Amino acid sequence: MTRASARNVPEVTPLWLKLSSYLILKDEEKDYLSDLEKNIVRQTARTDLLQQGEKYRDVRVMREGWAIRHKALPDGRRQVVNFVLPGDIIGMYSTLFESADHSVTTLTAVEVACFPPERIVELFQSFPRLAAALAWSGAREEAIVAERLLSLGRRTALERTAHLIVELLRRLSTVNLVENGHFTLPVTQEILADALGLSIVHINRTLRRLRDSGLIELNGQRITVNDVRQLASVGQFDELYLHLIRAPKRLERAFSGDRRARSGDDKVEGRKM
Amino acid sequence: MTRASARNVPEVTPLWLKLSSYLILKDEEKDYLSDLEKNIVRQTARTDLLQQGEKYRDVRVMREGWAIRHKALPDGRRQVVNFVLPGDIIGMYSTLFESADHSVTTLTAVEVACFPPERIVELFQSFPRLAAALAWSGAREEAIVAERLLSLGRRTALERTAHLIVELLRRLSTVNLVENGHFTLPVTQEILADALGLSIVHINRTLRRLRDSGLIELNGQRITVNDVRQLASVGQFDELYLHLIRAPKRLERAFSGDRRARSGDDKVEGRKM
DNA sequence: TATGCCCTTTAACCTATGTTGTAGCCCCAC
DNA sequence: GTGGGGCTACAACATAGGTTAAAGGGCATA
Repeated sequence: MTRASARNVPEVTPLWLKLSSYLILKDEEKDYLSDLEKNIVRQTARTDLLQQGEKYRDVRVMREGWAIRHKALPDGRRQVVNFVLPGDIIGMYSTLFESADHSVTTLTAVEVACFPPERIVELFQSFPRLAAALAWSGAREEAIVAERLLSLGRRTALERTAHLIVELLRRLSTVNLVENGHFTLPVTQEILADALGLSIVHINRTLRRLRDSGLIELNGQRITVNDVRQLASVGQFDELYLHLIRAPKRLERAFSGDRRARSGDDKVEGRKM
Repeated sequence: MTRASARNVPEVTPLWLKLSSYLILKDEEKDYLSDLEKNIVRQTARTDLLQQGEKYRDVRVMREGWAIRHKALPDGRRQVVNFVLPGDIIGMYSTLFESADHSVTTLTAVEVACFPPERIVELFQSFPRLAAALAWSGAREEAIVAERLLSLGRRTALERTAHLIVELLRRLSTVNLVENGHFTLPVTQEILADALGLSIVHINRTLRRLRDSGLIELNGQRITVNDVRQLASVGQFDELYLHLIRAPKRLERAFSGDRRARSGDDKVEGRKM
């Protein structure tokens, strides 16, 4: 609760880091972000941060720990939509949407910052660069969900599983949570099954195949990827969708007014299939 | 090309309508939107508006017609991520992302407006309310993709198909493209299959079951839904995720400075599972 | 009127994945 | 330590959905 520091030395948080890959943050922007995160709350594992169907509450920023975003059918079948990692925002659109169409549940103990949804509006009004960076990071999240859709629709169980492992590896390594090819996966096989649209038994079979082929090792929650390249090739993994190549400078330039002609006569393209 | 009208009488476009459900647009915002859409281009059916892997080009606004957003694996397997309908934006994040992780292909002849990506940055700087409305409509699109993920992961072929038909019915009726329960579906069974993660043969079987049970009728591209309630119940359709209940007034209020206390002492919640 | 292409339809067969059931392990509570 | 709950593991069997193949309809072009 007292961890947020005074304005003169803003703390570097995961959100801060994430937005930095889109923008070179100005001092007042850093101050604003650190102010947003000043109300810090801890929650234990297996707690709902948001429940499908309820009215939206505060906006939350994940600072530490893992959670899942998931949706359920009335009869209990469940789909994990995405993993929520440090720096991710929960319920950013609370101001506008009536009620939540998904739940968010912690997998580990977590530390989140809470603030009222009105502050997002404030942010759009007063910090357009931050607003753009947030909107962009939201778009990146959508890209991840779309890629998972491709997995569920068109990849086999083995491919899907390999793909997810590589995805998590890549996402976690951008926040320095991977060391020597191994990382902590605080996830039961049931959750993996729900993320990949498989049964728990089949996820078990599939992990076994991956272990037998020597591509990965599993010890409790520790997963070791022995051969990323080959695992990526099994999963037909193409990291384009993670949009890891970011261009803070390009956005900087755009924001500093170096704008091209606003003429309406852009070239016309579009080619036949 | 000459259809965009002069500033004094801005044309009501689908984008305009869509944003109006989030905001009560001011005159200068209407003018700006109409200026954005002044460069209008037509394309025939089966043309790519964007190709996976290529550098992003212009931002486009769909004004008329249908398209699909889809992703493909190297071996040709393909997944349709979403249907692009009038008012939707294509490539909104061109400024930041290096290259496209999906393709967009027209299904019918379309009319789109094109503008350079820099204008999105301009919009964030000068029209924060429009920026917020756009960001929110992007979030709604993500919600649709997440719901489709639930379908592919956890619904049976019959449920998925019923669900998609009801979804399209609801989305199209908000833009007055449904009449008496029937609408035009400019889509081959192959595309349906790619949207639902099924084989073309199985989509055919499934449509047959829906027709045999009397829930729908198909004549060419005309689909008639005879019993929406029952179809919705087959598909376990809950329209929460479409976020059709919008609250322009709530957003208006937030933007006009009627903001609550910014104190940091929001209630702490979170309940055990 | 004929030709061909694209799309739909159906049948027969196949396989990836789901289901059910049982067992063992580990860890925590008592 | 003992019991129980949650998780992993794996075998045996069931089935939804995939694959292959072939025929037929509609529509444009010649």
